[in-house]
Amino acid sequence: MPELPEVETTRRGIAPHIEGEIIQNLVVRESRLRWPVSEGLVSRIQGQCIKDIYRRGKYLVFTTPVGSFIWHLGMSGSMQIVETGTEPQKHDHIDLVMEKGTILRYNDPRRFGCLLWAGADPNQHSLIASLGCEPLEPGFNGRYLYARSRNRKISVKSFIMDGKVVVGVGNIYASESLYAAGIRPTRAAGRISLARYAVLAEKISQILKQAIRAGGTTLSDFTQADGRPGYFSQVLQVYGREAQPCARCGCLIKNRVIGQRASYYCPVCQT
DNA sequence: ATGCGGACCTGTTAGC
DNA sequence: TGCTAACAGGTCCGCA
Repeated sequence: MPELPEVETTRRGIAPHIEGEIIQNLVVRESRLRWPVSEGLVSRIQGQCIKDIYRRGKYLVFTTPVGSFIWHLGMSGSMQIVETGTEPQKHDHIDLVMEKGTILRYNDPRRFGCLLWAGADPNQHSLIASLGCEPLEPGFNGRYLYARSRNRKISVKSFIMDGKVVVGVGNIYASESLYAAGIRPTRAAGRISLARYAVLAEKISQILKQAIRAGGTTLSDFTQADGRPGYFSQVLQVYGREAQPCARCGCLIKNRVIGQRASYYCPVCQT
């Protein structure tokens, strides 16, 4: 479910309720996420103040004076702020209970997410340490993509979805960015010019920013922290639009599987 | 090192 | 209407 805009939307939604507050408890109703939620985590963070919540790729990093923990939403995870006494629903696996009574509630039907202790320096954590460039930070540009892609034979779509290259670009925004840049998703990453990568990098950050402004993309079940859906789904040009006309040329959008993921593109506008 | 397929889960939808 | 198969926003791991 959540790609970078959805994670960032989640962060912005929860931060005002959580930052600067003291953790009273962590209630784990289901610990079997992608990796088991460690039993020691509760005692580690109980009574600690959350100094800051920031995003690295699709990870949310919660900072406390004694160390940090990282939280990933996986494919189907979402977070909501609820008041004490709100009855947990199905798949509401974890509550982060704050002393002032606010609860950060984590729901994740498929349990592909994770909640892990990351110690004093989260950048040292193996899941974070190997991550590539942030697409909304200055180091991300056409030259970077060009340099990283030399001699790579994978498709450009798989390339920009590789978190070791650039973080946060998931299946929806990969299709959308390549459409906006006019690049065929099947094209080999190593055979794309610097000029085209400059356009692609620009489109990626532009589309991600636009999606954040819209509160992310809701396909079926993503919700912002206040329960509202994301509105970027209304703006999608190709994702999920197989056999519908391309907005630019009118010819029909195709869907081909690349790297085991559905990939949408216009056979005329993207070369 | 790179690229590929499989794996982890549940829920929803499409097709017979 | 009911059963079954395919598919879904992520990404790590093991193998060639």
